[in-house]
Amino acid sequence: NIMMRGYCVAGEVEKGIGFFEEMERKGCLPNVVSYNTLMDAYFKKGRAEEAMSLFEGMKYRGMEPNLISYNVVINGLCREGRMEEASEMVKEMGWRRLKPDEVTYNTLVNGHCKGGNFHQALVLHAEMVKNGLSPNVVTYTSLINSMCKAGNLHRARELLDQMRVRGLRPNDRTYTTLIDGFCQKGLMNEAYRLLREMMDNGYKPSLVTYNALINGHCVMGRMEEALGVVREMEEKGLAPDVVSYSTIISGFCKDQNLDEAFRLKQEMGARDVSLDAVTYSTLINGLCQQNRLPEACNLFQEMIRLGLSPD
RNA sequence: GCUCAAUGGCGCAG
Repeated sequence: NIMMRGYCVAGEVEKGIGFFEEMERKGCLPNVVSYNTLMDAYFKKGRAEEAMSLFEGMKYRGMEPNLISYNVVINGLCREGRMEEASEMVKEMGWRRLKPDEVTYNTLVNGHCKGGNFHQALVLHAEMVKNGLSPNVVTYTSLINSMCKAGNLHRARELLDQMRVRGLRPNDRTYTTLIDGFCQKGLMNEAYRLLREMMDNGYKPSLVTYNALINGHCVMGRMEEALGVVREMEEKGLAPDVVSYSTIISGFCKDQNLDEAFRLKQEMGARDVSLDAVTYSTLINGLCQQNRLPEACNLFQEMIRLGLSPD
């Protein structure tokens, strides 16, 4: 199970399956944890149907799914936007006398948030309380993120206050969520105020936090500041990743400054940061916006040569 | 040993 998990989190699900099959062959039969691990990996790779048939398979073979099995399946269905089926699974849990826990509810709350149904997310939040479970920092971070994505920063702050009133402390992800919300709107002063609060509370800004700040400056067209954040993170020993670079490249493309955009592409190569399909799309789009179609085609071919599939 | 929340492009939807 440990080997399976190792390969699955590395994205090599096929190798994970190899261990699963080896267990069957050698008479060390996979248990519920093996099934849960593989199902989760399938869902996270977007291979929902294979995950579901594993789930059916385990039931057929008389292996009882546990609470975590259902949480995995519910999360998988939520990621696919299949909220109806996710609710059906909660009913199915009941037949097996399994009670949804905080993770189950957090998963459903987040699913409804991502699906844009904030109202239903609040309904689930209330139901969770009614069932004697306490919404935690994960629950609130989902709700806050939903409001940030909708641009309703006022409501996001209210939720932050509400969680504090209930004795919950925002963590680094909660702060990063809010910082991103303000950055998306270009409200950099607020974003930096939250960053300071985050640090005062003992949390170090993560790579994701820095990327959110970089994006905020790019949204405002303040490319010097965006590059300044990169320098700052490097001083702290954090290396910019493909997201940091793509964000800045996108900013330069919007600024019609393709020279700088391509300079950064080169820098990525020099620093051993691989471009992904999003980075290429950003650059291709930048070229197309300027009617530089032959160069766009060349980049398109370059990405295919590198084994990246266009989406 | 297994499950939940945060960051980048385009399109679609709003």
